[in-house]
Amino acid sequence: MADMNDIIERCGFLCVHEATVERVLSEMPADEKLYDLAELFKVFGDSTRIKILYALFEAELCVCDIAQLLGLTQSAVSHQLRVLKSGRLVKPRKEGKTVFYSLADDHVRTLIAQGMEHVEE
Amino acid sequence: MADMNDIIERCGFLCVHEATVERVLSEMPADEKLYDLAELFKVFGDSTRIKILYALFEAELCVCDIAQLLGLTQSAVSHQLRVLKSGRLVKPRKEGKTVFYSLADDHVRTLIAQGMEHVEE
DNA sequence: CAAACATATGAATTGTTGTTCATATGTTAT
DNA sequence: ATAACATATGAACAACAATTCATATGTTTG
Repeated sequence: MADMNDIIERCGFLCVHEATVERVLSEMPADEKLYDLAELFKVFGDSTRIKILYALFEAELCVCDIAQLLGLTQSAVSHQLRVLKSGRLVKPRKEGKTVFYSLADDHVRTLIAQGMEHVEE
Repeated sequence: MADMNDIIERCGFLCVHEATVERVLSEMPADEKLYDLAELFKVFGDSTRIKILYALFEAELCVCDIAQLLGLTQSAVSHQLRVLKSGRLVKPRKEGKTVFYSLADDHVRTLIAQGMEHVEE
């Protein structure tokens, strides 16, 4: 063990451009922020949830509305709304037994619009 | 079978706000577009890939650079670069045996910046 | 051409995620 | 209070995705 040098460690990284790597590393945001950012995009990264968000572009909708609109189970929709809610992308408004959902803020609109631009080009 | 009416079908969707649903449905983009959009966000929705993209904010980097920067295997990085490349988020530039990657266009920057805003508020 | 190197790829494995089914919670009306 | 209804939740299952390991491809150097 003591005799091992670090050739084995370096091996496979011989081509590294050290100066650049150092600089980039110093500019990187905290790991936690990057993790949160990935989590945010993950929420957008499902076609069911995108459909729900797009539907909410147009109007405030209750769970049943969304379920029928997309041809999904009430349960499936409810589960996905929970994900969207915990990502702060939608917000609920309770009225009697029904719960109406709407977009939480304008970031959602902007982000989706921006994404659509990339997809459409 | 012939005797069955559609009460069972309707059951569970009694609360639907039909007019709204109709309108929203007519405004929805094609399913395929929504699917593509979800696919795009899915690519952003992984912390390893977000880290790679953020690193490329600062500089053009080769596979080894990225691997060392993030403490990952060369193989893992290469696999993820393939995903990023097929989502048209990064582009390769070959120089001898090494391949340098950079951001494909400015949408990437904009989208990530927008996402970061949402996360940071 | 052979060896060293940078990157890419395929298969296997493990962890994650979306949907379904059954059921629970909470609200309105009779 | 009981029944009907809207939504939420938990467990189970199936599909998917990220990493690792082994190896292949393609490029440069001796």
